[in-house]
Amino acid sequence: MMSLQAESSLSGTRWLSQPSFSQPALKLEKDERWSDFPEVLRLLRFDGPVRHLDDDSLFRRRRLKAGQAALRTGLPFDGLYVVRLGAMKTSMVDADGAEHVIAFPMKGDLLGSDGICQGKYMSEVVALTDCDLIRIPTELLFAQERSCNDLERVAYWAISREIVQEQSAYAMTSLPKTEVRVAHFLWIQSRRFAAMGYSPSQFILPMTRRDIGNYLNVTLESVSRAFSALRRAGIIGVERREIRIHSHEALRTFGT
Amino acid sequence: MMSLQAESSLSGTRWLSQPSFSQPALKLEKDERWSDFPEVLRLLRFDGPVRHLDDDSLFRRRRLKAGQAALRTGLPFDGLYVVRLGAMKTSMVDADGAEHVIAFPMKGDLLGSDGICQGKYMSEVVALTDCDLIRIPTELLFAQERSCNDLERVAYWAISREIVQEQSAYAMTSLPKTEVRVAHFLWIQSRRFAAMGYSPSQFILPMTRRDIGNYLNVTLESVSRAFSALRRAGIIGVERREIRIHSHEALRTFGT
DNA sequence: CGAACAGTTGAGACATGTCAATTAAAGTGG
DNA sequence: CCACTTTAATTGACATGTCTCAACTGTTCG
Repeated sequence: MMSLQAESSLSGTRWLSQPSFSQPALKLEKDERWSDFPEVLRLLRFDGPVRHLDDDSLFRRRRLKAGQAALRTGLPFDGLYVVRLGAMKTSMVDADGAEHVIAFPMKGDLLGSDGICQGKYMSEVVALTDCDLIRIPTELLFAQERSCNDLERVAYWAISREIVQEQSAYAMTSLPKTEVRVAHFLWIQSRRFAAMGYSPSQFILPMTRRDIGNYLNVTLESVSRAFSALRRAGIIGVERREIRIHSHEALRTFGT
Repeated sequence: MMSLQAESSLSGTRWLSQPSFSQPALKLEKDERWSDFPEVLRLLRFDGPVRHLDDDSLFRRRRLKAGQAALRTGLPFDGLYVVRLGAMKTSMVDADGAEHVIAFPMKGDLLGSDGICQGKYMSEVVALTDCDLIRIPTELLFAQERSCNDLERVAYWAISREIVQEQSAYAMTSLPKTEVRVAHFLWIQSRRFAAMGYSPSQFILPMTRRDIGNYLNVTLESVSRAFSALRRAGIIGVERREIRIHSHEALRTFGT
């Protein structure tokens, strides 16, 4: 099967052979834009105090097409990334070559925090839609100079949030039956869309049934059946990847 | 050496009530001691460079008896902790009051990194055996002064390692059948004991079947049956919580 | 000594995985 | 532009792994 990451099948160039960060094209010249510190804070939804905003450092953006890899296992750590736009999939590949989906990062999420401890990234991160990332380079993270102390605190904060999210997801995967897990998954997705400023009642899932099943540790058929069951129950509307939440309350309390 | 709490089952004293590392009680008075920076690095197995060791800051230790809580959900964040001795259980409690086991921290592991982002700890951490922790206080973590820049880098490193471990555990919980999951769990435990300097072939599990089942997302009966199946297969020896690994290779490759 | 807990084992019910067929959508190539 | 292929998704039938409920044992602790 084809692997780990679906590539945009139409592009002649392979994501594998092509460093995703370097764009071949012409007009992409203008796409190399920059983000400032306040934008990063806004994206992360950082709610703490910031001491001095006289910091005018800029962060380079990085654009990805759907199917391209943002980070790959083993690549040298070159900083953290904040998702500015788009949806992604984080996964690990075990010794048998089987993929295990860990998370679906979206706007405002942090990437790459697993790369600090060994100096290389430990997971695969692939774009499910076209994406826009903001790079926080290593040099700034570990800067000796006091120039951007705030950045360090924000980094701690963001990495800690990653841990909490992962723990919650891990806990969620526990006991309940498939339908409950899928209902909870949709509930979480809805809240995430809301937090990003989109509609919590109507959205398009960026990932396949297979990815969802892998993430929730059930088969894709079970996911499909769970969707159908929730639709028959009148709780949601499903048409391929388009989801409508008819009753947030029923979705939230499903199975309790 | 004698593992963490390992002692032969015939001894009259119980590992649970007796601090494995050793000694009975007289000198407990003197146990309010301190750890220095090098000891923290050694415990964490930090392999990176450290710039200046002129840092003579000391870290307070905290002793726990089996069953005591080290951290509790909602308590204000007051620093990170490094496990110096003993075994613990990290879990989250969901809205229904159900417990979800997230990890089993042991010597050299980091606690509390989920508390940074909201200023309060987000999980329950309880001692399974008598434990000894080293506290890295908030003040030092976020120190403005340059006094211990190294500490910040080590903290990043350790938190990142937490993320990797959690991701790996999460990925592990995927697809395989109960017996494969349990075999993998024992394999991981064995490697952890080895990394701590104890025997990888003979150790005593600090947690109950219920905790293991909760962690692996199966029932305690399934865990028990899997242990029995692995014993019948000649791969391990089981007697209550005492485990002997007869074939590391068979354990590692089980189910592939 | 008795109560509570940890662990093992068995039997039956049921949820999920597996295999297979079908449809719709999208990409591929002449 | 239209066949052709591939992929995503749905649904059904069947096999099977796991949960549930239950009995029983050994250990710990009051």
